[in-house]
This record gives sequence, C-alpha cells and structure tokens, in this order.
Amino acid sequence: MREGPDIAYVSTLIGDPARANMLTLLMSGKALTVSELAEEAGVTIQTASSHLSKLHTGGLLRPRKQGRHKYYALANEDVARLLEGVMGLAAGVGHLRRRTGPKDAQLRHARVCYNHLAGALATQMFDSLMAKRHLVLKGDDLILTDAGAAFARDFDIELDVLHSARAPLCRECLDWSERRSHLAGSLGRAFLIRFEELSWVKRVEQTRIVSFSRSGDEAFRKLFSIERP
Amino acid sequence: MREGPDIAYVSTLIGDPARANMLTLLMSGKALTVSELAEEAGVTIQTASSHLSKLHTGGLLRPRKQGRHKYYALANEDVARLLEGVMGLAAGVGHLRRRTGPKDAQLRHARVCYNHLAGALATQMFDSLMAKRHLVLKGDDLILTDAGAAFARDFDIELDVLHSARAPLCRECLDWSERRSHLAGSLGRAFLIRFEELSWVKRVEQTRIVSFSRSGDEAFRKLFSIERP
DNA sequence: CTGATGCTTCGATAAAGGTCGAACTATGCG
DNA sequence: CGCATAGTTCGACCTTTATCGAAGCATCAG
Repeated sequence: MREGPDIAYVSTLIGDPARANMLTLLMSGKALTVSELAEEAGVTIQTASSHLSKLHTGGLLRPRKQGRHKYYALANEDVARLLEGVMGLAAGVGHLRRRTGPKDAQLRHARVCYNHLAGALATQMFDSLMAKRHLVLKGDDLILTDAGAAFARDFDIELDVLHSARAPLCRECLDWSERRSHLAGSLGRAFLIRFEELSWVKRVEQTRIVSFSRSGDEAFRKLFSIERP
Repeated sequence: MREGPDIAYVSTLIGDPARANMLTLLMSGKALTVSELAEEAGVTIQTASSHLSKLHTGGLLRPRKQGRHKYYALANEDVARLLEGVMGLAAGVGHLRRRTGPKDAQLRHARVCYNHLAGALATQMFDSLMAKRHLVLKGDDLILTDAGAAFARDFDIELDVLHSARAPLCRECLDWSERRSHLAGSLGRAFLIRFEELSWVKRVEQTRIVSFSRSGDEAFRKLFSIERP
C-alpha cells in the first residue's frame, strides 16, 4: 500500500496555518517578499523564511531574487487550481475562518484567481462562452472553437501569441465560491488583462477583490449577455 | 488577509500519512471497513478509528453502519476530484485495487439482496439513477425526484401502492462485492419484480444468482444507459 | 445467557515540527 | 568604508498530535 504519489507530503505543506495563509495571499497572482508574507501570515520573518523554503522545496512556490529582496510566487497554475479546489471543499464543509462580511460578498462577486478572473461574474462569463459555443468540452479538454477564436480576436486578444506559449490555452478552474467552472489558462488570463487595459476593472490593493467600474460592469454584461441581477 | 475558507484544516486532514493512505485506498470508490483501512494503512484499529472519525468530521468521508461493521467511503465526488488534484501535483500516478466479496463471478455480476438487485449491474443502475437525478441524496436520505417518479411510472411501477406501504421507498444498500451503493427499499424491490415480469432476468434456484437473458441484458443496459463492458 | 468480533473511548507516551531570539550573511546606500 | 535593511541559519523551547495498550460498548452467533 505504499504505491501512488505522496499526497500526504503536499497536503502537510498546505496544512500549516501560517503556510496556508501565505498561499492564500499568493493566490492573488502577485509575487510577494518574505517580509510581506511574514507580516500577513502573522509570524516572524525567521519563521516565514523557513516556511517559504519548505514550500519551494515542495514545488509549490517559485522564488525570485531581486536585489536584496526575495520574491515568492505560486509555482504554476496547477498549484493555483489545487488551492482553489481545497478552498471549495473547505467552504462546502461550511468551514470559513471568518464570518461573512462585506469584503466576503465582494470576493464572491469577482476576484482574482492566480492570474484570471473568478467569482460569480467569472462563472457567468464561462457559461456564456459555453452557451454560445465559443468554448466546447471535448472529453476533459476545453476547446476554443473557430467562433470563439473570432470572438477573442474581436476583443483584441492576440491568440497567436497565446498559442505559441507552452501553457494551455483554455482550462477549467473550479470556483470555490460558486462551485462551478470559470475560465483559466492563458486565454483566461488574457481576458483579465484586457479588462484591466480597458479600465473595466481595477484590482483592490492587498486583496484578491476585483472591482468593476460602472461602465465596465455594463460593457462586461453586454459582451457576455449577462442580465443584471 | 485572513479571508476565505480554511484550507489548512482540510489539508491537515489529508496531510497525515495514515489518513492519506486510507483516502488513497478509498479512491477506488469502494467503501471499506475500519479494520481493512487500518491494516492497509499500517496502523492499529484504534488509531484508524480515530483518523476516520476526524475525516468524517472534516466532511471528507461518509460512514455507514451495516450490522457490526462500519463502512467508510469518500463523501462525494468533489473529494475524489480534490485528491486526484493533489496526486497530480504530487506527481506520479497510481491506482490500487482490492478484490473483495464473493469470488463467484456470477454472484458478483448480479444477485439478489434480500428482495432487490445487487452486484455490479445493480451498482451501475444506482449510479445511473443518481447521475440522471432520478434519485438525490438529502442528508442520509435517498429521495425520489419528480423526474425519477416519472421514470418509474413509465416503467409501470405503481408508486402509489409503494407509497402507501410502511417500508421506506428508497434506501441505499451497501453492495458487499462492489462496496458501493445499490438501490434497496420498496422501489428497489419493485424494480426487480418488474425485471422478472418482463423476463429480463431469472433467478437461479438454490442460489442468489440473478441471470440476465440476452435481450434482458440489452434492455437493462439501454434503460440505464450502461455501456457494454 | 456466553463468547467472539468489530469498533470506540480513554490515558499515557513519544515524536514531530512550529515558533522565536540571537547570531550570521548578503545586498544596497551614502 | 560604515550602516541599514532583507533574509537565512542555529538552537532551544513547547505545543500539537499520532500512536498504541487497556478497557468499554455494540452486535451477532450459538
């Protein structure tokens, strides 16, 4: 019974409260320094340093040195997806660390998941893309149809660049608050970037919240045929 | 940043080697007893009992008592998916099987359990009913949906008669060869009766074996959308 | 009833690992 | 160069928790 991958090792890494805090922070997609992570996680710098080094060894984080700073970020999108999955299950158990507050509602509505959009609006966007057959599910793979490609190009997303990258173009990501899929992959990322370029959305500093401007919300809903609630 | 679900709690649950072993075992989809899980995980029964109780509290497992045995299975598909994700990240693949139950192939395939159908075909029938939302799980109770009721009536099962009976309509029964659920209760019984009426099946005298006719097997598979192996 | 089996609870033990103070290295700034 | 800042390493606590023996329930078979 010693076969199979070592899920205990990875889970133990995530299982420590301080490390879990840091990982949750890094879900914003940003790279943060040791000190920043230490403060947010509520531990001293020494402790944080030790934790981060373990997370790196475990392949969950990717460090980058810049001058005398050391930045840590999630190693890749798989890590982000896994964390999102754990959040989903934890939320399903009804095990929230904090009571639902105003911030929580905003998080559920629209937030960043690593580098793409998540939350209620993101799942609706995903549903729209599926309904219009811009995306289709082929087995477990998500495929961008010709119509979908045209739609993306129309939105000034340079698909050729995305295709040349190694990362998968389209990917499903399970939304922990909505318990439905939203769009990940380089296309999901490209969409978020365009939203920011167009000033439809703004990131709220220090959080994962994504805030839509009034006109941005309208344009977004129009683009994806989402009715006002 | 202390928002969001408590991922540390769930991860800690998975993070213990003994628990991880058990969860990996249960990825087979089968329900296993405390003793079996203890042995496979390499710990004593007391320790296993404690672990399993924690996993239950954490919402990862669903226990069922049958006689003096206690069977544990993964709580739902989300848990399985999460574990699959962790395995993916932990790199490597491994699946593990364990032969259980009667050795007779015919018995394993289809047999009578008290008054309803059991065996591989029965668990597939059950899975089909669940997948099509003819049955839904509400807490520990199995509920026949409107769609399910229509489906049953369409199959000439007189639901009114069943409802008037004192016995519960739907009930999960743990299949001892498959270690998964199949349908019991008066509805489960009614289905078997109909199968016999239609000559889809015949009971083999002196045994619990249920033998499907060639055409009966085909009709059965069509009714429940079960692919030929 | 009695004995056997499956599982749970309790308590003591021991190992693991998170934590922080202190000392140390490395980089940047004047 | 000296000094400040960022991060690491070391060592010593100390909380947490996995573990198993022993005893206690619960269920089943005669």
